[in-house]
Formats: sequence, C-alpha cells, structure tokens
Amino acid sequence: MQGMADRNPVRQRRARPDIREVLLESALVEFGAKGFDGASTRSIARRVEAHQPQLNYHFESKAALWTAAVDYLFGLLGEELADVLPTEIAGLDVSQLATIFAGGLRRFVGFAAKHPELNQIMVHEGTAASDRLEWMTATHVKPFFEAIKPGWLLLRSAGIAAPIDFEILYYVLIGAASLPYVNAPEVRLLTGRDPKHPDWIKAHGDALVAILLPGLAAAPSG
Amino acid sequence: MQGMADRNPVRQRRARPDIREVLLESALVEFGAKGFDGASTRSIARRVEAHQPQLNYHFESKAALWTAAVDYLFGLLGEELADVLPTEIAGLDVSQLATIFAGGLRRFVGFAAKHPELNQIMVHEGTAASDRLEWMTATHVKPFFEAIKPGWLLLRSAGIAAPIDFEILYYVLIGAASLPYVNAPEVRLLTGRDPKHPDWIKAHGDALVAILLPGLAAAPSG
DNA sequence: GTCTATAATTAGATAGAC
DNA sequence: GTCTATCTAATTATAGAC
Repeated sequence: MQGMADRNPVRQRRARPDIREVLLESALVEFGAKGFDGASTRSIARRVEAHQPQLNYHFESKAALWTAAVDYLFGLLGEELADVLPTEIAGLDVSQLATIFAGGLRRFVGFAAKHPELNQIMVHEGTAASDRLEWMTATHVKPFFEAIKPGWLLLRSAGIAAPIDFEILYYVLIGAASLPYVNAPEVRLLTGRDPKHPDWIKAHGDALVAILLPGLAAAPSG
Repeated sequence: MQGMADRNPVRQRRARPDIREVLLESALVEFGAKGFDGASTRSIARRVEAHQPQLNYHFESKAALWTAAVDYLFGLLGEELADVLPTEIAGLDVSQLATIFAGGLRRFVGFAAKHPELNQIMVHEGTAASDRLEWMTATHVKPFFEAIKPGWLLLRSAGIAAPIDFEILYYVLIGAASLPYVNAPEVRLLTGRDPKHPDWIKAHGDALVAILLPGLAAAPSG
C-alpha cells in the first residue's frame, strides 16, 4: 500500500509462465487489426495487462515479434491442411482427390473464421513491397501455393475443378474464402449478421465448393 | 544560391493550381498501402514533392484527408457501375439483366485493377471497428450493397446466378474480384506475373462470370 | 498559398532497480 | 523476469514569415 498503489490499479508485479504465448496472441490480434506500422507495442502489451518493455525482453524487436506471430499462424494452418499436401494425395484417384480438396476448402474457410489474423496480416502486408512481404512470401506463402497446385491441376484436367488458370484461381479462392472474416467488423455493420456463426461458415464453405468444384457432385464416387 | 540551397534539391517554392488533387491522389496510394494509422502525412507530401503542412492547409486534418480520398474513390466506382443500379435495370428481362451484370462484374474487376486503393482502404478499415468504418459503411458501402442486391436476387431466382445467399455472395465477389490487385506486390513475388496486365484482368473477369453466373451461357438470349 | 520552425504527443528500445 | 524511467526519433498540427 505505497503512495502510488493505484496508479496502475489492475497491474501488479507477477510472473506468468505463459507470458510469451500471451504476448504473441495479443500481437496477432493487433497486427491483424492495424497492420505492422499501425500496431503499437504499448497497445499489444496493454491488451494483456503487461508492460511494453516485456515485448523487447521476450522478443528481440517489434519486427521479430511480427515474424514469430506469422510463423505461429502458418504453423496452425499447416496442421489444419496437412491432408491436402502432395505427399498425402499421391496415388489417390480423382474422385478421392476431389473429396479431399472439398474438405480442405471447407476447413480453410473454418480456419479463416477461427484465425482471421493470418489473412488480415497477409492482406495488410501484400499491399506494399517490403522485406517482411518478401520473407513471408518466400518462407510461407510460396510453399503453400505450390503444395495445392498439383491437386488443382489434376482436378481441373478431370473437369471437376472450374477451368481457371491456377494463379488466378489461387487469389480468387483466398479472397473469396477469407474476406468475411478479415472484415468481420464490416460484415456486422453492413449485414447485421455474424460471419463467425456456424451457419454462415457452413453456407460459405458450401458455396465455395459449389462454384470452385462444380464437377464434384457429378464425379464418379469410387 | 544561398548556403542552404541544396538541402531540398528538388523542392522549390511554387504554386500548383492542381495541388489539392495531387495531394489527394498521393494520399490514396499511401492510405491504400499502409492503412490509416500506418500512413504518414509527411510521406504523402514527400511523394509529390510537397510539404507536410500543405495537407493541413488544403484539408482540415489527416482524418479529413482520408474522408476526401474515400469519397473520391467511391465517386469513381459509382460512375463505373452506373448502369447496374436498380433505376437502370427496371423493366429489363432476366437475359438482358444477366448480360448487364456480367458486364458490371467485368468492369468491377477492371476498376479494382485500375484503382486498387479503394479495396485496399476498405480491407484495411474493415479489420477493426472504428468511427471511420462506421462512416464508410453507412455512407458508401451500404448503398452499393443494396444497389446490386435486387439484380442478384432476380438472376438467382432465374437460375442464372449461383444459388448463394446474397450476403455471402457479396463478400465472395468482392474478395475474389479485388485480392489480386489489393495484393499486387505479393502476386508479383509469388507468381512472377503482373496482375494488372490486360491478359490477367480479362482471364480474371471471365473466371468470375463463369463461376458466379454459371447459367449465363445457357440463358435464353432475348 | 508555400514554406520553415516548432509545439505536443507518441513511437520502439534500453538501463537499471527490484 | 517484471517494472519504472527515460532516451531518441517520429508523428500530426500550428504559428508566422514570405
């Protein structure tokens, strides 16, 4: 009960064993909402009742914090989509492949709804050239892009996937699958609906499967 | 040739009659690339060899500059899509309506390629609640959203548009149509292609018409 | 209307007590 | 490892000479 006891009424001296993860998750949200330049380390710390210098203690710099956040999110995405990787789909027939891809597309929509920060950060960074964009593209986006390419090409040849150039398809897919969650605050203002409601996510996944894999229903089932 | 003559080698004292428009266009680019918080008025001025206080002279504040930029861009979009407004499509049969909508979709893609700043600003702002988002949604996004709604519902009833909930369709369409231009720097790094090349834009528009208006080709022609 | 100088605030990072 | 205090640099906005 010193004289300055109530200057920071909620914050007391305390060690949190999970503080690194707590700070990282706060950073995801802030970087996603404001972009790298717009995000403030003070705000990231304040959001979880920590102090701004703790970020420089647990991470080397604001840039290193951003890198750790992106690594973490792409790690989660990789776990979610492990079954559509080329090593997993080798040897499947096109019908099985189509089913796997439809499931992957639905899970990608679910992931974008659950972790909108990944697509928010990507779309923020992708608007201007930077060292961060070069690193993120080379390290995470390109491997993801190349991983789904062979499956798409096969499904397109089989007449199951829409006849769209893969590079265009990639951006159509990412944009169409992620925007409602990237811009969830706008969705709520514009439509009065919550895009994170299971009904929205289900209908959204169904819609993308229907328009991007139009030959799926007609494909032979075995 | 005073002693400080070369401190600002390119900038000389000069009055530009079009300076307000020059500053506004510089602001579009900066707000699109960095978001509101990440954009700096110094950088906006420097980009066009002007001085930072000129922004406060010609616009009230950074916020007023942002508002003027958004008004300007939505004005351009309105001109581009005037023919798909409800007042223009009243009385058309569904086949004519489908043709108008396909053309509108292609022009929207062309607009997003030519003026990526509009969708960049929208996606930056839509990531977090703010007074700016509320104003932009109520003033510009909602009227646009409501204007294309009746046409879509009619085409969907006629079996020409994909059977997708309009609110979901809206975000699928905007995301799919704009992402390659919003994230053009990433597209170049990832694919080596330029999404603003006419071949890309044409193929992109064709793809969106094919997947969103799948009944167009089969529709009776008059 | 342009430009320099500067006020007031906030940013990321660091030092050092605890 | 936490926390306060503070450094340097950057921010938006304003005052006033030209």
